[in-house]
Amino acid sequence: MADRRAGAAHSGETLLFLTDEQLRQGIEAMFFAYRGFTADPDRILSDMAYGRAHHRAVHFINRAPGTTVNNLLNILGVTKQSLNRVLRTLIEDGLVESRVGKVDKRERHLFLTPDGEALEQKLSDAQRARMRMAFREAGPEAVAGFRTVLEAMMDREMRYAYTRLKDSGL
Amino acid sequence: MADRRAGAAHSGETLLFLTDEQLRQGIEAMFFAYRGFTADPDRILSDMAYGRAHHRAVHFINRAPGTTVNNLLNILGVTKQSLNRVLRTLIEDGLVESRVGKVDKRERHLFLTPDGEALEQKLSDAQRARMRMAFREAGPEAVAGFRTVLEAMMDREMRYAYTRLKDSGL
DNA sequence: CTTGGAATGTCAACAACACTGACATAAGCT
DNA sequence: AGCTTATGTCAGTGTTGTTGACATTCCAAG
Repeated sequence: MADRRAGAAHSGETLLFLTDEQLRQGIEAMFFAYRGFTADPDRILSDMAYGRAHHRAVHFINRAPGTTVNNLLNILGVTKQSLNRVLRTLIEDGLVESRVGKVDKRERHLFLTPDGEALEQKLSDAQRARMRMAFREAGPEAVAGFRTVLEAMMDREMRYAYTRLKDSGL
Repeated sequence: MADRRAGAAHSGETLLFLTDEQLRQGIEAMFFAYRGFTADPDRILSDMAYGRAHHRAVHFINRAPGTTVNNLLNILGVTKQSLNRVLRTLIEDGLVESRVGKVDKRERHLFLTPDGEALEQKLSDAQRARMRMAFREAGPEAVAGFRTVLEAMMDREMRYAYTRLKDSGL
């Protein structure tokens, strides 16, 4: 049973047997790694009144300044009530600015204030430091594979959002 | 700024520049991929009165039958109160059996009942199906890289738990 | 044998983050 | 004018996590 072949794939000269065991290792690796991935920002945020949701909002506003609430909603994949709670506190605390749209006045365009940028930097630095260590330790070929597999694991809409962000950022 | 070199690594003929931009792409890939990773089991669980925490408990009990509560606590990285709430409902619902230890009667050894195994199968099948698709699509070399990077991203204790599970399962 | 500590379980309170449903407002579109 | 879209808000609920306090059981060391 431990050696049941659940699938196989060809690639050049190598044969990969996708046994349940190998898939399970991938699943567990994903679980443990994600904990590490969020650990550093979580530590920083726990000192403030903020959580992971604030981090995500700040990250993507920094990534795409002037983004609308609706756009952010699609990227984050949460309800507007959930996002709004987070945005409200960030705006109240002067980390995010919400400007009424010029062409469409219903829309709110979101920007980080200097304070918001400072927080984003602090959080990103911590998360990037770990990512950098992992990338260095693993090497460039592993990094390429890492990204290939992650992309293949995304839902279609997520992959679209991801590549759109990726290409805009270049 | 977009091309600031935050680090570089050699590997054969390839040069990888760890720019902030590349690291950010890795971060976003991780974020979006994890959503896909948990999406299928979450859908199944939302119909029941269970959540992701139940999935994790059931997964690791299945992975290491007879594990103690304390051991599970270390793997999952939550408080005993949090785990206990989850375990209690699973035991009440007849999915998990808790047996008093023979050598140390303070310890409780956890096992899945047939019903518990059925749920585990259902959840694992969904999650493995996605992992299998991603692995197939990405190819064996990418899979190796994927795992290498994930391992490098774990905290030390998590890496230990991961390799222990990995080696025991072979 | 007594005492200390470890493993476990339980109760209560609370916070973060998600959800649904309902409703309000303003603005754009036909 | 009427429908739709974008946003915000209120109220309620659920899952998952936290702390703190306390009880029980049992091993092990003095």
